[in-house]
Amino acid sequence: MEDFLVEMGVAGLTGRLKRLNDLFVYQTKQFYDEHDIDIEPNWHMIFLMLEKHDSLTVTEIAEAIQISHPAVIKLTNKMKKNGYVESFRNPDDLRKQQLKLTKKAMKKLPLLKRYWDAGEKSLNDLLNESEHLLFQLEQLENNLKLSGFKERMEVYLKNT
Amino acid sequence: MEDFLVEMGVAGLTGRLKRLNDLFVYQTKQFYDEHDIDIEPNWHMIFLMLEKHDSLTVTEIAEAIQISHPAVIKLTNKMKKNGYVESFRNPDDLRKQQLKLTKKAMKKLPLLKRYWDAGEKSLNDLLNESEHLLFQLEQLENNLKLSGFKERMEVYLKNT
DNA sequence: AAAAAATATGTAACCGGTTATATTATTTTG
DNA sequence: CAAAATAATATAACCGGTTACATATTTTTT
Repeated sequence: MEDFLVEMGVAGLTGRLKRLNDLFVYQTKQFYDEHDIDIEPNWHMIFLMLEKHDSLTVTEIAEAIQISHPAVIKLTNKMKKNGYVESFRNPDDLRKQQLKLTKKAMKKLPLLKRYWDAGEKSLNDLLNESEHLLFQLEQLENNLKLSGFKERMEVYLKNT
Repeated sequence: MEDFLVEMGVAGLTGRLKRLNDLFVYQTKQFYDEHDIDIEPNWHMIFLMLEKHDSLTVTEIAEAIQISHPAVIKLTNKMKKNGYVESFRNPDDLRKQQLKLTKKAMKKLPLLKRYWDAGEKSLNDLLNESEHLLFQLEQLENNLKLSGFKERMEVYLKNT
Protein backbone atom coordinates (compact mmCIF):
# COMPACT_ATOMS: atom_id res chain seq x y z
CA MET A 1 0.00 0.00 0.00
CA GLU A 2 1.64 3.24 -1.09
CA ASP A 3 1.87 6.27 1.14
CA PHE A 4 -1.34 8.14 0.69
CA LEU A 5 -0.64 10.81 3.21
CA VAL A 6 2.12 12.45 1.23
CA GLU A 7 0.13 12.95 -1.90
CA MET A 8 -3.12 14.02 -0.32
CA GLY A 9 -3.57 17.68 0.39
CA VAL A 10 -6.10 18.70 2.96
CA ALA A 11 -6.91 15.29 4.34
CA GLY A 12 -3.23 14.43 4.37
CA LEU A 13 -2.27 17.66 6.07
CA THR A 14 -4.62 17.29 8.97
CA GLY A 15 -3.56 13.70 9.48
CA ARG A 16 0.05 14.80 9.51
CA LEU A 17 -0.55 17.60 11.98
CA LYS A 18 -2.29 15.25 14.31
CA ARG A 19 0.35 12.56 14.17
CA LEU A 20 3.19 15.00 14.61
CA ASN A 21 1.53 16.34 17.69
CA ASP A 22 0.94 12.85 19.03
CA LEU A 23 4.59 11.95 18.50
CA PHE A 24 5.78 14.90 20.55
CA VAL A 25 3.35 14.31 23.34
CA TYR A 26 4.02 10.60 23.44
CA GLN A 27 7.79 10.93 23.52
CA THR A 28 7.68 13.63 26.15
CA LYS A 29 5.45 11.46 28.30
CA GLN A 30 7.83 8.56 27.97
CA PHE A 31 10.73 10.79 28.90
CA TYR A 32 8.96 11.92 32.05
CA ASP A 33 8.16 8.34 32.91
CA GLU A 34 11.74 7.20 32.57
CA HIS A 35 12.87 10.01 34.82
CA ASP A 36 10.16 9.35 37.38
CA ILE A 37 8.66 12.80 37.10
CA ASP A 38 5.00 12.62 37.97
CA ILE A 39 3.89 15.41 35.69
CA GLU A 40 2.17 15.33 32.32
CA PRO A 41 3.19 17.12 29.14
CA ASN A 42 0.16 19.34 29.03
CA TRP A 43 0.88 20.72 32.49
CA HIS A 44 3.96 22.46 31.17
CA MET A 45 2.17 25.60 30.03
CA ILE A 46 0.19 25.91 33.23
CA PHE A 47 3.34 25.59 35.31
CA LEU A 48 4.98 28.36 33.31
CA MET A 49 1.99 30.64 33.52
CA LEU A 50 1.58 30.21 37.25
CA GLU A 51 5.26 30.73 37.80
CA LYS A 52 5.04 34.06 36.04
CA HIS A 53 1.79 35.27 37.51
CA ASP A 54 1.65 33.92 41.02
CA SER A 55 -2.08 33.25 40.90
CA LEU A 56 -4.53 33.02 38.01
CA THR A 57 -8.16 32.14 37.47
CA VAL A 58 -9.50 29.24 35.46
CA THR A 59 -10.68 31.45 32.63
CA GLU A 60 -7.44 33.36 32.45
CA ILE A 61 -5.56 30.14 31.90
CA ALA A 62 -8.14 28.81 29.47
CA GLU A 63 -7.87 31.91 27.31
CA ALA A 64 -4.11 32.08 27.40
CA ILE A 65 -3.48 28.52 26.32
CA GLN A 66 -6.62 28.40 24.23
CA ILE A 67 -8.40 25.41 25.55
CA SER A 68 -11.88 25.21 26.99
CA HIS A 69 -12.36 26.03 30.63
CA PRO A 70 -13.65 22.56 31.53
CA ALA A 71 -10.37 21.25 30.18
CA VAL A 72 -8.47 23.62 32.47
CA ILE A 73 -10.50 22.45 35.44
CA LYS A 74 -9.75 18.82 34.66
CA LEU A 75 -6.05 19.53 34.24
CA THR A 76 -5.68 21.59 37.37
CA ASN A 77 -7.70 19.12 39.42
CA LYS A 78 -5.18 16.49 38.50
CA MET A 79 -2.36 18.87 39.33
CA LYS A 80 -3.99 19.50 42.69
CA LYS A 81 -4.27 15.79 43.32
CA ASN A 82 -0.54 15.51 42.69
CA GLY A 83 0.10 18.40 45.05
CA TYR A 84 1.38 20.93 42.54
CA VAL A 85 -1.51 23.36 42.55
CA GLU A 86 -3.79 24.80 45.18
CA SER A 87 -6.62 27.30 44.94
CA PHE A 88 -8.47 29.85 47.00
CA ARG A 89 -11.56 31.94 46.36
CA ASN A 90 -10.84 35.49 45.32
CA PRO A 91 -12.24 37.59 48.20
CA ASP A 92 -13.08 40.48 45.86
CA ASP A 93 -15.04 38.28 43.50
CA LEU A 94 -16.28 35.09 45.02
CA ARG A 95 -16.93 33.53 41.65
CA LYS A 96 -13.23 33.36 40.92
CA GLN A 97 -10.98 30.49 41.90
CA GLN A 98 -7.40 31.71 42.13
CA LEU A 99 -5.01 28.92 41.16
CA LYS A 100 -1.50 28.93 42.54
CA LEU A 101 1.58 26.73 42.55
CA THR A 102 2.24 24.94 45.83
CA LYS A 103 5.53 25.03 47.70
CA LYS A 104 6.19 21.52 46.44
CA ALA A 105 5.79 22.80 42.88
CA MET A 106 8.08 25.78 43.47
CA LYS A 107 10.69 23.50 44.92
CA LYS A 108 10.50 21.17 41.96
CA LEU A 109 10.59 23.92 39.36
CA PRO A 110 14.39 24.13 38.95
CA LEU A 111 14.50 20.42 38.21
CA LEU A 112 11.61 20.65 35.78
CA LYS A 113 13.25 23.57 34.07
CA ARG A 114 16.31 21.50 33.37
CA TYR A 115 14.10 19.00 31.58
CA TRP A 116 12.17 21.65 29.73
CA ASP A 117 15.41 23.28 28.65
CA ALA A 118 16.60 20.01 27.22
CA GLY A 119 13.27 19.74 25.43
CA GLU A 120 13.63 23.23 24.05
CA LYS A 121 17.09 22.53 22.72
CA SER A 122 15.99 19.26 21.18
CA LEU A 123 13.12 20.97 19.45
CA ASN A 124 15.42 23.63 18.06
CA ASP A 125 17.64 20.83 16.85
CA LEU A 126 14.79 19.21 15.04
CA LEU A 127 13.68 22.50 13.59
CA ASN A 128 17.08 23.69 12.45
CA GLU A 129 16.45 22.46 8.94
CA SER A 130 12.99 23.97 8.88
CA GLU A 131 13.82 27.28 10.44
CA HIS A 132 10.61 29.12 9.85
CA LEU A 133 8.25 26.29 10.57
CA LEU A 134 6.85 27.75 13.76
CA PHE A 135 6.39 31.11 12.13
CA GLN A 136 4.76 29.54 9.11
CA LEU A 137 2.40 27.54 11.22
CA GLU A 138 1.41 30.67 13.06
CA GLN A 139 0.86 32.50 9.79
CA LEU A 140 -1.19 29.68 8.39
CA GLU A 141 -3.33 29.75 11.49
CA ASN A 142 -3.88 33.48 11.14
CA ASN A 143 -4.70 33.24 7.45
CA LEU A 144 -7.12 30.51 8.25
CA LYS A 145 -8.82 32.56 10.91
CA LEU A 146 -9.09 35.69 8.79
CA SER A 147 -10.43 34.53 5.49
CA GLY A 148 -11.15 31.00 6.37
CA PHE A 149 -10.75 27.83 4.47
CA LYS A 150 -14.48 27.48 4.02
CA GLU A 151 -14.89 30.87 2.34
CA ARG A 152 -12.03 30.15 -0.01
CA MET A 153 -13.61 26.86 -0.93
CA GLU A 154 -16.84 28.65 -1.81
CA VAL A 155 -14.98 30.94 -4.18
CA TYR A 156 -13.20 28.13 -5.97
CA LEU A 157 -16.34 26.07 -6.12
CA LYS A 158 -18.15 28.79 -8.02
CA ASN A 159 -15.41 28.93 -10.65
CA THR A 160 -15.84 25.36 -11.80
CA MET B 1 -2.91 38.02 29.23
CA GLU B 2 -0.11 37.98 26.69
CA ASP B 3 0.18 35.35 24.03
CA PHE B 4 2.01 32.46 25.60
CA LEU B 5 1.78 30.14 22.70
CA VAL B 6 4.11 32.11 20.46
CA GLU B 7 6.96 32.21 22.89
CA MET B 8 6.74 28.69 24.17
CA GLY B 9 8.60 26.06 22.25
CA VAL B 10 7.53 22.47 22.64
CA ALA B 11 4.36 23.03 24.57
CA GLY B 12 3.45 25.88 22.23
CA LEU B 13 4.17 23.82 19.16
CA THR B 14 1.96 20.94 20.05
CA GLY B 15 -0.85 23.28 20.99
CA ARG B 16 -0.48 25.01 17.67
CA LEU B 17 -0.48 21.78 15.69
CA LYS B 18 -3.61 20.63 17.39
CA ARG B 19 -5.49 23.87 16.91
CA LEU B 20 -4.50 24.18 13.29
CA ASN B 21 -5.80 20.72 12.66
CA ASP B 22 -9.04 21.48 14.49
CA LEU B 23 -9.55 24.62 12.44
CA PHE B 24 -9.28 22.71 9.17
CA VAL B 25 -11.56 19.93 10.28
CA TYR B 26 -14.10 22.31 11.74
CA GLN B 27 -14.30 24.53 8.69
CA THR B 28 -14.52 21.61 6.34
CA LYS B 29 -17.35 20.14 8.38
CA GLN B 30 -19.20 23.43 8.26
CA PHE B 31 -18.70 23.63 4.54
CA TYR B 32 -20.18 20.17 4.07
CA ASP B 33 -23.10 21.09 6.28
CA GLU B 34 -23.91 24.22 4.32
CA HIS B 35 -23.88 22.25 1.10
CA ASP B 36 -25.98 19.45 2.54
CA ILE B 37 -23.40 16.78 1.92
CA ASP B 38 -23.85 14.02 4.44
CA ILE B 39 -20.21 13.04 4.65
CA GLU B 40 -17.57 13.79 7.24
CA PRO B 41 -14.10 15.21 6.71
CA ASN B 42 -12.30 12.10 7.84
CA TRP B 43 -14.06 9.97 5.25
CA HIS B 44 -12.20 11.76 2.47
CA MET B 45 -9.14 9.53 2.55
CA ILE B 46 -11.17 6.35 2.68
CA PHE B 47 -13.23 7.44 -0.30
CA LEU B 48 -10.08 8.11 -2.28
CA MET B 49 -8.48 4.83 -1.33
CA LEU B 50 -11.52 2.78 -2.16
CA GLU B 51 -11.93 4.57 -5.45
CA LYS B 52 -8.42 3.60 -6.42
CA HIS B 53 -8.43 0.02 -5.18
CA ASP B 54 -11.95 -1.23 -5.64
CA SER B 55 -11.96 -3.21 -2.41
CA LEU B 56 -9.71 -3.12 0.64
CA THR B 57 -9.55 -4.72 4.06
CA VAL B 58 -9.80 -2.95 7.38
CA THR B 59 -6.13 -3.35 8.17
CA GLU B 60 -5.03 -2.18 4.73
CA ILE B 61 -6.90 1.06 5.27
CA ALA B 62 -5.70 1.42 8.85
CA GLU B 63 -2.08 1.08 7.78
CA ALA B 64 -2.38 3.39 4.81
CA ILE B 65 -3.94 6.28 6.65
CA GLN B 66 -2.14 5.43 9.88
CA ILE B 67 -4.95 5.16 12.33
CA SER B 68 -5.87 2.22 14.52
CA HIS B 69 -8.04 -0.51 13.10
CA PRO B 70 -10.86 0.06 15.60
CA ALA B 71 -10.97 3.63 14.30
CA VAL B 72 -11.32 2.34 10.74
CA ILE B 73 -14.14 0.06 11.80
CA LYS B 74 -15.98 2.92 13.46
CA LEU B 75 -15.53 5.17 10.45
CA THR B 76 -16.58 2.59 7.88
CA ASN B 77 -19.55 1.51 9.98
CA LYS B 78 -20.80 5.05 9.83
CA MET B 79 -20.13 5.17 6.12
CA LYS B 80 -22.09 1.94 5.76
CA LYS B 81 -24.97 3.40 7.72
CA ASN B 82 -25.02 6.31 5.27
CA GLY B 83 -24.96 3.91 2.37
CA TYR B 84 -21.54 4.75 0.99
CA VAL B 85 -19.70 1.56 1.86
CA GLU B 86 -20.53 -2.13 1.81
CA SER B 87 -18.49 -5.16 2.70
CA PHE B 88 -18.18 -8.86 1.95
CA ARG B 89 -16.06 -11.64 3.37
CA ASN B 90 -13.03 -12.50 1.34
CA PRO B 91 -13.69 -16.10 0.17
CA ASP B 92 -9.97 -16.93 0.15
CA ASP B 93 -9.45 -15.72 3.71
CA LEU B 94 -12.56 -15.67 5.80
CA ARG B 95 -10.99 -13.39 8.40
CA LYS B 96 -10.89 -10.53 5.96
CA GLN B 97 -13.70 -8.05 5.42
CA GLN B 98 -13.41 -6.51 2.00
CA LEU B 99 -14.71 -2.95 2.04
CA LYS B 100 -16.07 -1.41 -1.12
CA LEU B 101 -17.78 1.76 -2.28
CA THR B 102 -21.48 1.39 -3.04
CA LYS B 103 -23.15 2.47 -6.27
CA LYS B 104 -24.53 5.44 -4.40
CA ALA B 105 -20.99 6.43 -3.46
CA MET B 106 -19.71 6.01 -7.01
CA LYS B 107 -22.53 8.15 -8.31
CA LYS B 108 -21.79 10.86 -5.79
CA LEU B 109 -18.04 10.86 -6.38
CA PRO B 110 -17.95 13.45 -9.19
CA LEU B 111 -19.81 15.91 -7.01
CA LEU B 112 -17.57 15.21 -4.03
CA LYS B 113 -14.52 15.65 -6.21
CA ARG B 114 -15.60 19.13 -7.14
CA TYR B 115 -15.69 19.98 -3.46
CA TRP B 116 -12.39 18.30 -2.72
CA ASP B 117 -10.82 20.12 -5.66
CA ALA B 118 -11.96 23.42 -4.24
CA GLY B 119 -10.50 22.37 -0.91
CA GLU B 120 -7.22 21.48 -2.53
CA LYS B 121 -6.99 24.83 -4.27
CA SER B 122 -7.85 26.70 -1.11
CA LEU B 123 -5.17 24.85 0.77
CA ASN B 124 -2.59 25.69 -1.87
CA ASP B 125 -3.71 29.28 -1.56
CA LEU B 126 -3.14 29.24 2.14
CA LEU B 127 0.20 27.56 1.73
CA ASN B 128 1.51 29.76 -1.05
CA GLU B 129 3.38 31.92 1.44
CA SER B 130 4.74 28.92 3.25
CA GLU B 131 5.70 26.87 0.25
CA HIS B 132 7.62 24.11 1.90
CA LEU B 133 5.43 23.67 4.91
CA LEU B 134 4.12 20.27 3.97
CA PHE B 135 7.58 19.06 3.09
CA GLN B 136 8.98 20.44 6.32
CA LEU B 137 6.30 18.82 8.39
CA GLU B 138 7.05 15.52 6.76
CA GLN B 139 10.74 15.94 7.39
CA LEU B 140 10.15 16.88 11.01
CA GLU B 141 8.07 13.77 11.41
CA ASN B 142 10.81 11.62 9.95
CA ASN B 143 13.52 13.21 12.08
CA LEU B 144 11.36 12.65 15.08
CA LYS B 145 10.85 9.01 14.24
CA LEU B 146 14.51 8.34 13.54
CA SER B 147 16.37 9.86 16.42
CA GLY B 148 13.45 10.77 18.55
CA PHE B 149 12.79 13.74 20.66
CA LYS B 150 13.24 11.75 23.82
CA GLU B 151 16.75 10.58 22.96
CA ARG B 152 17.79 14.10 22.05
CA MET B 153 16.50 15.32 25.37
CA GLU B 154 18.63 12.75 27.18
CA VAL B 155 21.72 14.00 25.43
CA TYR B 156 21.07 17.63 26.25
CA LEU B 157 20.15 16.78 29.81
CA LYS B 158 23.52 15.16 30.42
CA ASN B 159 25.34 18.28 29.26
CA THR B 160 23.95 20.53 31.97
C1' DA C 1 -1.91 -33.64 11.06
C1' DA C 2 -1.88 -31.48 15.72
C1' DA C 3 -0.19 -27.69 18.33
C1' DA C 4 1.44 -23.23 18.45
C1' DA C 5 1.93 -18.79 16.59
C1' DA C 6 0.38 -15.16 13.91
C1' DT C 7 -3.17 -12.40 11.65
C1' DA C 8 -7.78 -10.00 10.96
C1' DT C 9 -11.57 -8.31 12.96
C1' DG C 10 -14.64 -6.86 16.48
C1' DT C 11 -15.79 -4.97 21.06
C1' DA C 12 -15.10 -2.74 25.57
C1' DA C 13 -13.08 0.51 28.40
C1' DC C 14 -10.64 4.53 28.60
C1' DC C 15 -8.59 9.30 27.49
C1' DG C 16 -8.22 14.12 26.53
C1' DG C 17 -10.58 17.10 24.85
C1' DT C 18 -15.24 19.35 23.43
C1' DT C 19 -20.16 21.47 23.82
C1' DA C 20 -24.36 21.92 26.57
C1' DT C 21 -26.38 22.77 30.88
C1' DA C 22 -26.67 24.36 35.74
C1' DT C 23 -25.49 27.22 39.60
C1' DT C 24 -23.74 31.02 41.92
C1' DA C 25 -21.89 35.80 42.14
C1' DT C 26 -21.45 40.23 40.08
C1' DT C 27 -22.59 44.09 37.12
C1' DT C 28 -25.71 46.72 34.45
C1' DT C 29 -29.99 48.79 33.62
C1' DG C 30 -34.75 50.58 34.16
C1' DC D 1 -32.66 49.12 44.53
C1' DA D 2 -34.95 45.23 42.10
C1' DA D 3 -34.69 42.77 37.75
C1' DA D 4 -32.18 41.37 34.03
C1' DA D 5 -27.97 40.42 31.92
C1' DT D 6 -23.40 38.82 32.23
C1' DA D 7 -19.46 36.28 33.99
C1' DA D 8 -17.00 32.42 36.45
C1' DT D 9 -17.01 27.94 37.62
C1' DA D 10 -18.55 23.25 37.86
C1' DT D 11 -20.54 19.17 36.00
C1' DA D 12 -22.63 16.01 32.55
C1' DA D 13 -22.89 14.03 28.23
C1' DC D 14 -20.64 13.33 24.13
C1' DC D 15 -16.88 12.65 20.43
C1' DG D 16 -13.06 10.81 17.91
C1' DG D 17 -9.64 8.58 18.71
C1' DT D 18 -6.69 5.12 21.53
C1' DT D 19 -5.17 0.63 24.00
C1' DA D 20 -6.52 -3.81 25.90
C1' DC D 21 -8.95 -7.78 25.37
C1' DA D 22 -11.68 -11.62 22.91
C1' DT D 23 -12.61 -14.48 19.00
C1' DA D 24 -12.14 -16.70 14.62
C1' DT D 25 -9.19 -18.06 10.86
C1' DT D 26 -4.94 -19.01 8.72
C1' DT D 27 -0.03 -20.14 8.66
C1' DT D 28 3.97 -22.15 10.63
C1' DT D 29 6.28 -25.48 13.17
C1' DT D 30 7.22 -29.93 14.80
